[in-house]
Amino acid sequence: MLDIKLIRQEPDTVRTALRHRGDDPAKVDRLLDLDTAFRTLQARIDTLRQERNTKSKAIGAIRTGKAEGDAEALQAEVRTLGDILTNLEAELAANQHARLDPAEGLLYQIPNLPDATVPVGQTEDDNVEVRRWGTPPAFAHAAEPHEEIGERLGLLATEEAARLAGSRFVLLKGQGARLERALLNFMLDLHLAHGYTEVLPPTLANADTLTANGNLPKFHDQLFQITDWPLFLIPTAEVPLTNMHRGQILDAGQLPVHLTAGTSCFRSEAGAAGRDTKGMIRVHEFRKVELVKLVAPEQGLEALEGMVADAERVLRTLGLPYRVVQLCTADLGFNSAITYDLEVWFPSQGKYREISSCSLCTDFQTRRGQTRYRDGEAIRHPHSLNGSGVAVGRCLAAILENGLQADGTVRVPEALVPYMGGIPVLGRPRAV
RNA sequence: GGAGGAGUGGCGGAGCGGUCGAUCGCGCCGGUCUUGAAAACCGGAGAUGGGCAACCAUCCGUGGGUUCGAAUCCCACCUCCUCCGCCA
Repeated sequence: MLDIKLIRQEPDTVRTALRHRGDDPAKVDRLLDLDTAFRTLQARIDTLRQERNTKSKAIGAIRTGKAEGDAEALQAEVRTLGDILTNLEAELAANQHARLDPAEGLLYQIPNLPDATVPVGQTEDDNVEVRRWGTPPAFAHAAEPHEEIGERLGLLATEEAARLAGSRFVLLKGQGARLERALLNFMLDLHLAHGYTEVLPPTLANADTLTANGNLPKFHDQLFQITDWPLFLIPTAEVPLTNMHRGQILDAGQLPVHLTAGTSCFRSEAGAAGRDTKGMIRVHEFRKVELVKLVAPEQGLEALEGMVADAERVLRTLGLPYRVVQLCTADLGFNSAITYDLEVWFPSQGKYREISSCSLCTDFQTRRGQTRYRDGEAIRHPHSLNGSGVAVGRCLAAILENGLQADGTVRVPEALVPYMGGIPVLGRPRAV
């Protein structure tokens, strides 16, 4: 959430940001009205409470013989004050709810301010390509969708997955299963070598955790919930990682925090019916290696560049062609101030598809989660960043498609060969 | 699942219902002393909200309740620990 003080001081900045995102700038004014009412009410309540406290203490002093006076009369006065306070406090609670309730509070409905450098746009078509790396393979043979390659080589068993769990699930077997495991280990090892600390968090999280991250209550329908338990399957390891220091005040020396985790991610994909119905692109459960940073605010932009580079390194080391896209204001996520997507080349689709999304969330998430650090005398909110480094399933799919050879086998990227027990090629050459 | 115990400031640990936001110790910060450091001594220091400020309010696991007044009493819940049982 945004700092209410910022909204008071620079309402126009916030209105403009909302407009650029295609959101309603009038939210600012409704919030400011509530805020003014809150401050008036709070001041009245504070004054009355002060009076009550003073008089109660006077009663105490009289009762213990330290002062003279009419305790009975004071008692009656305080009781009256108490009644007035009860009413005002109910009014205050209603105001608090309207402003600060995670589900309905107006403050929680205002998205993060886009960074000044973010291109203003109306739709995702206004996203800006930043750079390309590698060249899409020029096949003499036809491109083949990864799910067909996978089935053909016995790496992937869609029908079995459907029998076990339903549609939008993946079952990998043989070298396919091993390739997924190899990728996960390869990615984690790569990030460890560049200063990240590995974490293996629970893949279930409670409502508080998901609320702090902004997944609840707004995106409840995107989550799988455990029946009869107040727990949800995490949609990304970003959830547990950004919550690790929730409610804490860190020492400045503890920053920057660089975390990585390879976990399963679970998404209901509600509303995605009919899209990417085949293969491993859009499924209910997939592995992803996540990167999360907490840094001093001054380091935010630099840390984002570093994180994008860390994600790019995965694709470069695997030799997969990709491009980097900066999201425009309209496409930016609720929490994010700047986002770069990495899109990898899929030969069968003839286009780049998202495989990573790296965002600088400034102090938006850390304020919501009450994650702070001590900077000399001051207590500040660090900036949080999250990014995929990268989605394992989509990466596996990209390797199958981009590594497809004329004989129908798939070339294993050199960097993965050691993780595959020395196997350089998947599948047997098909008879010519 | 059964039986007990505990949740207080960075940590440890006090707190007859009435100046308790909270004694004290450790740790931390500043100062005196010292060439410098240590020791010793003196002083400072929680968080949140409102206010230009002085200051005021709120916070002792969470939520209710009793009371003129609750860290202290009552109820519910949560978490952690110990023992027993079960178990990858």
